[in-house]
Amino acid sequence: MSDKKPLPTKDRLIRAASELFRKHGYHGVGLSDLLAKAEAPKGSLYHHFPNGKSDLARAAADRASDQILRILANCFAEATTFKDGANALCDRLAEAFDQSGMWETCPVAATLFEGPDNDEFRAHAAHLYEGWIAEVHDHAERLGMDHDTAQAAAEHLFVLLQGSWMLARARRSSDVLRELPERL
Amino acid sequence: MSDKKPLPTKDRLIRAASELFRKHGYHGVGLSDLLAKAEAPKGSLYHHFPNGKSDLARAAADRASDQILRILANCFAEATTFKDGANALCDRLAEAFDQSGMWETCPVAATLFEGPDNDEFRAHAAHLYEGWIAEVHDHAERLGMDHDTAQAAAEHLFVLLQGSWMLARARRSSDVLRELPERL
DNA sequence: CCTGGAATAGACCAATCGGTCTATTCTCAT
DNA sequence: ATGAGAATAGACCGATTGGTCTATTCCAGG
Repeated sequence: MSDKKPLPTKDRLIRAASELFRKHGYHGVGLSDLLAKAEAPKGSLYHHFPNGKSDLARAAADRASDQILRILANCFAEATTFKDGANALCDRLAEAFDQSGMWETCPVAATLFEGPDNDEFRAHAAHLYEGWIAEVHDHAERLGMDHDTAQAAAEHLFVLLQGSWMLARARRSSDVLRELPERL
Repeated sequence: MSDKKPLPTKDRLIRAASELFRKHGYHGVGLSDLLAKAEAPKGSLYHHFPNGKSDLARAAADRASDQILRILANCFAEATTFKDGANALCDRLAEAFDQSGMWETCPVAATLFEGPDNDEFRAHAAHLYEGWIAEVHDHAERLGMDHDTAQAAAEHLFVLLQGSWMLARARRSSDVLRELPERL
């Protein structure tokens, strides 16, 4: 494997949390699972994340959100049309879906939405989502849309992708994601 | 309250499960919460649902799915156009969203998707979703669409609603759902 | 080399988890 | 009235949960 650089413990924890929460949701993952996957002892967890599971969940969601932002940026960077960018994005996400074993959820939803019924968590989830939409919005404006149209387009794409991912998950097939561009 | 007819224990359990799972997800709800809300002792749970929590979850998801089917039927029954039906549906769901305290998820996703990583569960969730889509599909055909167009329209509406609900939840506002018709 | 804080390591804890089991009560056909 | 099965009731169980605490190891600055 790519274990050349044995990631520092903190990163290993975040990575493991990010993966496990995506698959099983916040409450579906126990500390024992987390520590086993990260190959870290409990002491390290509470050293790096004094508030334990919930702190780690926030960090994991942030990491996952950054990954998404990077994907958004990449797909739209090469695009000359909004439609082009959207198409690339759909393809890229369909790929990710297939690679994930067709069962992971939106990482933010899995870790923050279904987490402890803490208002901070909910607000943070909303904040991350708005970040995604803002990223797409900026590209939309750059590609010629006026402010309002760009906002509508960005939100629309978000909605379509979230919904399609859910149906894809139910069907265990990325077809819905792949055919999404036709519906724009 | 409306405690005129003290619902039989089994129904009380299903109702409580349906509500709690929607709010906290399968793993987020303990048997103690469930039994407290249903005002039922543990013995009754395992009498009516020999396999315990997972059996109850299936029943709860089925109940929730039936409620959705009824809503779909109602909204499209009075409609003379597919667009009319879709509009009514969006309004109706926005209402439900507001009434739920703006935080419940899709009941099937919450109870079956995030449940035990059982393949039966996943398949059943998919089956329920296809039922929703089929219902809309039939109405779409009745309202003049050909088979393929109807299928596409039904799936599209499903995707839009699931995605919009998610964004609405993040923003704690039903606006996205209410404005959805404009985007069709 | 010594030292002090960062990091690791895991034993330990109360609480809660889902589930089992026995005892009791309710209900209704005989 | 009675016997039988359905339903209720909750004590009890081992396993696991998230979290605390102490002991040890690691490593850089003196």
